Amino acid sequence: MKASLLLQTALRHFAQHGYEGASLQEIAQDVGIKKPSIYAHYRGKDDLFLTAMTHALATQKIHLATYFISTRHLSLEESLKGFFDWFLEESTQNDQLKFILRIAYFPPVKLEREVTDLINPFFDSMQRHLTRLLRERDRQEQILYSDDYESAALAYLTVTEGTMTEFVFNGVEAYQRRFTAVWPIFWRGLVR
Amino acid sequence: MKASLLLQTALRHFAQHGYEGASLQEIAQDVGIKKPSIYAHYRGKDDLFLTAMTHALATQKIHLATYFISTRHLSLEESLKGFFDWFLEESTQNDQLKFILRIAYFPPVKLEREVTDLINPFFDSMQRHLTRLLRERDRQEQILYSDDYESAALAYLTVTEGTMTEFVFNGVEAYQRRFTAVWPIFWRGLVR
DNA sequence: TGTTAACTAACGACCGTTAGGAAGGTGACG
DNA sequence: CGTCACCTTCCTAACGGTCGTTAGTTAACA
Repeated sequence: MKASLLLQTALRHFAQHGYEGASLQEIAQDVGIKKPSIYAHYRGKDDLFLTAMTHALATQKIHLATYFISTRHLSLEESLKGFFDWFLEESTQNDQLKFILRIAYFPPVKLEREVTDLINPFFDSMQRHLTRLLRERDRQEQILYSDDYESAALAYLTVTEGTMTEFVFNGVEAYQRRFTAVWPIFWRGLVR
Repeated sequence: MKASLLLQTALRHFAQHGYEGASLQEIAQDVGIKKPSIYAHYRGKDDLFLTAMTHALATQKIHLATYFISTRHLSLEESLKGFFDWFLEESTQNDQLKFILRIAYFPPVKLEREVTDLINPFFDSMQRHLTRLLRERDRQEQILYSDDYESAALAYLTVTEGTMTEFVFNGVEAYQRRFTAVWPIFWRGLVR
């Protein structure tokens, strides 16, 4: 039980201060134990970090997949656009996303290989899922301008990344400003 | 002379390891001096960091402005699209951009205020310049679908950010894949 | 002569980590 | 049922190492 609280606290610290900036001292203090007690649960800082990462990736993967499954009955536009609103409501898991974004862009140098080996499959899988979703939906709706679904998926990912990042780091208002600016243009470029 | 080499080396280290992860020891060694010699040029780590940041922002601001001035004679599409190619060629200054992106998203906690006070005006100014450029060009060309130039600028920024980030962190191929995917869709959504 | 930029030596603080032990719970066995 | 061994989880104390920083000195140069 303490182990998962420890993991969740560590993730928050890693997200906020980065690998090098996070201190086991402060993490332990936040959990309410002493620093050496961490070693009863994890082999060390690296182990704590990589475990937090594995856990965050697995959780987020399920979390994202769940949304697109739950909106099977909606139109493609409603599903794609609704993802932004849904994401906003689910912002409890901000720490995990911030953590993932941070280590994806700026992995700790000494764990670079381990990080990219875990991160790349995550993003690849997201892109594949999205491509498949676009293809299947377009077969029914015949709504998209081009049948290059892979490019459409990549473009959608670029837009979501850009706006989500804005949300995670600059707050709701900046996010909504950016989303209402970019979505109409993007969608207009996407459909017939 | 050593002072500017020091600055440039420090920037590279900050970009790669972050504020907390960068070590004065290693920076000095990279320059070819001993650690305490840094204090002959800067008051300390904070001063080194903030000076590097101020310098990088000023340089990049001029650098970006120069492009859009130099393409006054081109069409709006050529100017906006050409920016991506131009940026790719100018990739010498990658360190500066990587540094700026890193500290914009993940500022060192203890210098958070100083960083945002310098970063926000930078991005605001970019957006204002872009909005003005779009308005002036559209007055001549009458090409854009909407006259909401601020939204268009914000959308363009989202797309550039998304693809540039991809370039800085995942290399040229990932960048070009993403750009060729997103640009046609974006431009189609933008024009009449 | 004063200034600049380098050096060596050393400071206290914090880092991640290890050793060793105390408290509490769990399960096996007589 | 009692008890003994074991494991888990926490603790205190301390380790070697690195961190940013300061003091004090020296050589070069204006």
